[in-house]
Amino acid sequence: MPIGLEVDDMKKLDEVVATRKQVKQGQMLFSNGDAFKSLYAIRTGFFKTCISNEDGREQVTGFQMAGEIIGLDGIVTDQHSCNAVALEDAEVCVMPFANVEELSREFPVLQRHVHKVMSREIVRENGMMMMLGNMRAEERLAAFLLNLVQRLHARGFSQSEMILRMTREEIGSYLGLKLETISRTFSKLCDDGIIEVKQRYVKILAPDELKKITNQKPCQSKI
Amino acid sequence: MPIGLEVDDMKKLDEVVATRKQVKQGQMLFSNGDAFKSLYAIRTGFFKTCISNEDGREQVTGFQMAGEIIGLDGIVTDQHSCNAVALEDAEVCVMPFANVEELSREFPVLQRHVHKVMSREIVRENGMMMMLGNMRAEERLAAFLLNLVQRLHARGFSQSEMILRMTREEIGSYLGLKLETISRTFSKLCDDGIIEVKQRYVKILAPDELKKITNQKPCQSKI
DNA sequence: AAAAGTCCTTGATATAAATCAAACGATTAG
DNA sequence: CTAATCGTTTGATTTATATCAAGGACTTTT
Repeated sequence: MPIGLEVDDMKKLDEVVATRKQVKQGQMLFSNGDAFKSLYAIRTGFFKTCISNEDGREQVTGFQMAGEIIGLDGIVTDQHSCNAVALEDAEVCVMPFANVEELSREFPVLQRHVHKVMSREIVRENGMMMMLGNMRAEERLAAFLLNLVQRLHARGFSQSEMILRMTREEIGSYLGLKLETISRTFSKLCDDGIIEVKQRYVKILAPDELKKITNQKPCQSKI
Repeated sequence: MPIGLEVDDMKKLDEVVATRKQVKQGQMLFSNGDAFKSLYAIRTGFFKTCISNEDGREQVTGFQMAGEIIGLDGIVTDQHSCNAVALEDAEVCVMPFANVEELSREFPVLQRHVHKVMSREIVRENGMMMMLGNMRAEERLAAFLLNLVQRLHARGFSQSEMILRMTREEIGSYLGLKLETISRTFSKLCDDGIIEVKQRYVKILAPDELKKITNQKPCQSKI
């Protein structure tokens, strides 16, 4: 994963991710209360993480795809505090945390990598607080779609089209909105000619308009 | 900080936190864009961290008090992505992150501690997402007050009384509400005899009632 | 002590999103 | 093939919170 290592070092690192695990769609990789043993690197598939409180309300805290790490929530108490559910058939690398820590002591580059992964998650959640605390429905959905398509594009997929892996309800939970609001907002963006939607298929027709909605500056193409 | 170390080891650890820094009320310890060099352990005083987006909207992402660590946001990009503002005169231990990483490699107990601090922040922010995404104003304020007084109590202060260090506007920003809503909700909790409020002074009269508010469904009965 | 500036409270009104409700399309089960 | 289920869309209505507005309570400055 991290670069800057010798071949021999790589072998050692490989050991930490030797075991793999299949997770069928709908199955939980781990759930609230489970003992924390390992971090998981997603190889293929798509996950959601969510927490629920005493009275049963659910909050989706993230959607994760290939290359991303889940399970960091378990470190602090040695128990997981959220559920990780596969939204499509998935395969993960199981990385026993004891091994991760041991090798981190040996390889500064791995240590740094682990720290960055955790810091990135903290910064992402800071952004989610801004989203949930300050943005209107349309802004939230626009930012969500742009983020999703950008991550997919970084993995070699289209930068304008995607198949959503989650329901309107799950999007709503993530964005602090109800499913009807998500549906209406999709329809509005469609009517405005900014996106095309057919069920789970979404095509971004006017990325700059979407960015404008999120108050991001459009990609600086100097023309 | 972490326990389980020999005396000699403690000396080494002391070196990492040798430098201290005073921050006057209203001053920034670090701000968005600053190069990330160090983590900061708060010795005395009270901070808020906040982010702002392109169009100037601000989101308070946390309030931190003695014993807590700030600056974790900077690790991922080597630049801070939020501002840390002292809400009262404060003193922090400056912990150069290079030293933290070096000593973490030497002392597994410190390594584990650092990981737990970061994981705790991730879990806290998960909880904030639940708060911002699912809870009503009264629930948010109740949870906020209970969290604050609990942390103060853990530091030897009263478990029922406190002096708020932040304005209604800052509480509102943190909770995704406007200052008027915070004010009204304080008044409502007062009228209900659950708390006593006089400006920044807050006394919790009925902690159980407050707890009840934090986990009651929006529409309880359908009759 | 008066003036000015913050911060806070409260009332009236507006509004974005939630809720309630119905129907429709796609998929799965019988 | 038909029924059932799940996810989605859309309309009508309600509601929680935002917004606008004014005045009050402290605090700091002059």
